[in-house]
Amino acid sequence: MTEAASLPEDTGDVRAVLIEWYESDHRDFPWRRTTDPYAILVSEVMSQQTQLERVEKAWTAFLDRWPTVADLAAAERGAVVSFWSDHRLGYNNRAKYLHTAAQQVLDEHDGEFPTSPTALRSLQGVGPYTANAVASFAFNEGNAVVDTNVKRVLYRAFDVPDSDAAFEDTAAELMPEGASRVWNNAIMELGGVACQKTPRCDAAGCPWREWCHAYQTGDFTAPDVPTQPEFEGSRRQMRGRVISVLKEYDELPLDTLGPRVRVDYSPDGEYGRAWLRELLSDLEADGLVETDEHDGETTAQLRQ
DNA sequence: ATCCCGTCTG
DNA sequence: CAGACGGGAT
Repeated sequence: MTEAASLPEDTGDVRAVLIEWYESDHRDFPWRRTTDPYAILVSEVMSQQTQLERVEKAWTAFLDRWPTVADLAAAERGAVVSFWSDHRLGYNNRAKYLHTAAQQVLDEHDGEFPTSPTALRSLQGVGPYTANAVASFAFNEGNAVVDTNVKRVLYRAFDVPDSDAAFEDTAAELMPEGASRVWNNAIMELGGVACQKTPRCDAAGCPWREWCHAYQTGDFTAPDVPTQPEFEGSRRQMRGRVISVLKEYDELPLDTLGPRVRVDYSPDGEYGRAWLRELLSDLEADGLVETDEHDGETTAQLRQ
């Protein structure tokens, strides 16, 4: 536990000022006004790789369409994936996970959401972060969340070494007992509006300036985040286009689908049937797409 | 052109 | 543990 030693002596003050800072003013996202675990799970899954400002409209529309976990469980998967694509939420697998998770709640938990991080973790698409987020925001029963916001804050403020174990230990040490709801909201809000990649310490009135190692040294280095390969022209972009095209049709022959995915599609060319079949077989393995044979012709559609 | 960033699969 | 996974904002 050498990591905890890097925390200031007056941990009580550190905790109190952050909670005070959060409660006095924070972004008013609609999911911060509910304790419905289903609604919170939807917001967390949407937020996993999508900016919060873009999530807001999609979240409202999603809950309007499937207001309860039972409604979502009863939906067809294709409808959920179509919704995801319509709202440009990316990562279509997450729509599938959410749908599966809803069915798990119905089938394995009698329609009642699990309340502990450990039990939540068994739901599809729910990893350590999301399990603690839902347990915290719905039930105030979570452990300290560790996402990249939290890592950046701890790394800068308390000089915590860039290792997952150190971040987890320090985050746990710092969280006030029985206050996971407000605490996890507050520390992620700090990372989101003050301790961003480009810090806004004074502008955001960061309550930790008097303790902050980075603020005192001027070294605002943050833990490395791996950079992504280019998106334009990527396989991910083509997967997204396949879903986007298929959601508009019941069923489409390969040579009709192909040109709508890429303009340079030609059946026997470099980007032709062989290329498209390979792409579709991955989407099929992911459970997002189905292919069929009719009179020797291959067709594709969203999996229901 | 670069940023955003948690979970699953192999 | 490494690599795959969307697409808008800036």
